[in-house]
Amino acid sequence: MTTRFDRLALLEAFVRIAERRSLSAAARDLGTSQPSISRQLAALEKRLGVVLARRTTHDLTLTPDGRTLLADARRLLGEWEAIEEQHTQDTALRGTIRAIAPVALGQSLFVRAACQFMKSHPDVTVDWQLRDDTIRFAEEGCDIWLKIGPVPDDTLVVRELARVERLVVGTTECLAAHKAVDLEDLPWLTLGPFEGNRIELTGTEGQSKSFSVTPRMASNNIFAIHEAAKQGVGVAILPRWFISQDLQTGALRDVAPDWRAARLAVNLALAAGTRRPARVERFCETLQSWCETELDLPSR
Amino acid sequence: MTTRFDRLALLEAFVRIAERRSLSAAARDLGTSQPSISRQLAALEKRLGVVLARRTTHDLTLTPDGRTLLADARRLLGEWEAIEEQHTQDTALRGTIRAIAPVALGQSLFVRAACQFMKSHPDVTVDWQLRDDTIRFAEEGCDIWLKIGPVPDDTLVVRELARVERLVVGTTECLAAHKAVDLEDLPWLTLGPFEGNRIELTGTEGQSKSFSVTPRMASNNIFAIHEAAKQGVGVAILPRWFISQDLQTGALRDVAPDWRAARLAVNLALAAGTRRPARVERFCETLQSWCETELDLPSR
DNA sequence: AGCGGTTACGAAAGACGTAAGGATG
DNA sequence: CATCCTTACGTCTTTCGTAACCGCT
Repeated sequence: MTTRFDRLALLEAFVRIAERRSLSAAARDLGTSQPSISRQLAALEKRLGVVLARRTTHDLTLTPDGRTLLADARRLLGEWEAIEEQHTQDTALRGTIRAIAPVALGQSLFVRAACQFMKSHPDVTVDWQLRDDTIRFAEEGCDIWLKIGPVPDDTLVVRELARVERLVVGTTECLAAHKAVDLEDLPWLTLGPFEGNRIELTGTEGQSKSFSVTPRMASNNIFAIHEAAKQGVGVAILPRWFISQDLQTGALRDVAPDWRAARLAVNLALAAGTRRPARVERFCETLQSWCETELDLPSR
Repeated sequence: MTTRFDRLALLEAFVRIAERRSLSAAARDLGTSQPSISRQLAALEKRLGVVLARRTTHDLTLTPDGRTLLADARRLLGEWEAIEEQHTQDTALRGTIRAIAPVALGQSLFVRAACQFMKSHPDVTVDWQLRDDTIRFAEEGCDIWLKIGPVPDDTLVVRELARVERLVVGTTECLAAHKAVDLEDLPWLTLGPFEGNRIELTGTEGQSKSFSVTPRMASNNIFAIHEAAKQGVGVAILPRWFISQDLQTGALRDVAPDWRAARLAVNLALAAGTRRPARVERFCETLQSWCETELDLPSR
């Protein structure tokens, strides 16, 4: 039997191959020759008795076996790394953190938390992908997934970072122009993913009200809605962190101080594993404490 | 740099060394030479930059670093094994399951479940240790810990297997000899770990009663108490599974049909990990389903 | 024709076992 | 002094890179 390969090295090679969808690219990444990578993949396949990747000359795709192994391999390698880190004196964090965050939160708010983290840890690289779709975590190869609302994947560990307050805002001019008694008679600007065309509000005493509107503008982009609100074309439900500046300057005002939209949970999802690399754990902690101070949440 | 060792092999060697407290013994176990093991341990220590074991000529003890690594190493190796198993066609289980169970349950009842499992899986070896003390799971190197009552270790995953019914039993003669109106006036035989000298009972309608007794016999051994009860020297609280035979033959009778002692939970504890070797998972399943059928629990 | 993966081959590196050295109870 | 761990040394296995080969776009 011809296999004294380091089994973890085999997994590392495999993960790289899967990520690059290429043996030669993986070889370049890992600083070795392409035949070497080819042999390692062959050895892993032989060891498991399974074909992991189907390779043609110009394409390499994982088999179903390969896809399931990929998630396991990433987790196992992460745990090994955590073990190695724990016992090494060197406390400086290093390596890459791969995070996926919602566009709106990720480009303005959370990116600051990420930068704060990076300042403390110069050897850490952050891969900061902003996407709003529902990801298949296991296939992404990311460490952290920030998501607004529930996380539809029960293989993940979820930590709630915050529940953001959302309020109805508009310009003074807009309100003056529409001397509406009821909220529902105002022109509405709606954010697709969260409201649709139905507005649901909760009063300060817990009573609730809900009504349908025909929005003046509907969008899936919070910045567009925000801009429209500031232009005075209507009122919108926006998170407090997003418009707190505008409330202070008076550019926007709280249209219905007695009513609030449901708080939106901001969740942090991680692959379930016993132990993670320190950089990942610490990054999560940074996000959490940063949320506590910067999002200054009232108790839910 | 002189280290192209298989990192998992290094961990395997380390675990064996820790278990045998000896390099030479570990070498024998692993079918290699003792210098080889010595080198592997040295390589692991060098890699982690930590001394894992303090060795004198006639003794080898783990350092604190070594002890923490031991638990991690076992878990990681188990997960690797699970990965390897999952992708191999061969579905036959093999390897060793190390279980620790309470003496009373383990020597009579659960050992039958273990045997049933072994019959289905001829290549599995079971290390069946019966102990009643509270173990330090991480240091034992066992896969499964069966425990009566709560598991005082929050690093473990706990699954409740059963909640056993306990009733007050004695011989007809014993009852006739003591024409006591109240239970507390009977001669009591108490099982140290569970009762002390205070008897707590719950009635069929949920009412509770509790009283102190001066036991005729106190013991930490259920067989001794059982024997004493059958000899008619007193009444005792015993689990139904333990005395159901005696109830049928009439050797013992239910002294207080309207009163029951609190049910005792039988728990199964496992090291927290994402994935375990199939033999362990399947063994747990066997124990669980076996409890359901053989302990025929009424709903709690 | 060029890029990518596999196989062949020579070379080098590293791990293994045997044997010697050293320490401890 | 016997046992156990470490270090030294020679052998041998195994992997590595280069190069040739093959297949697809």
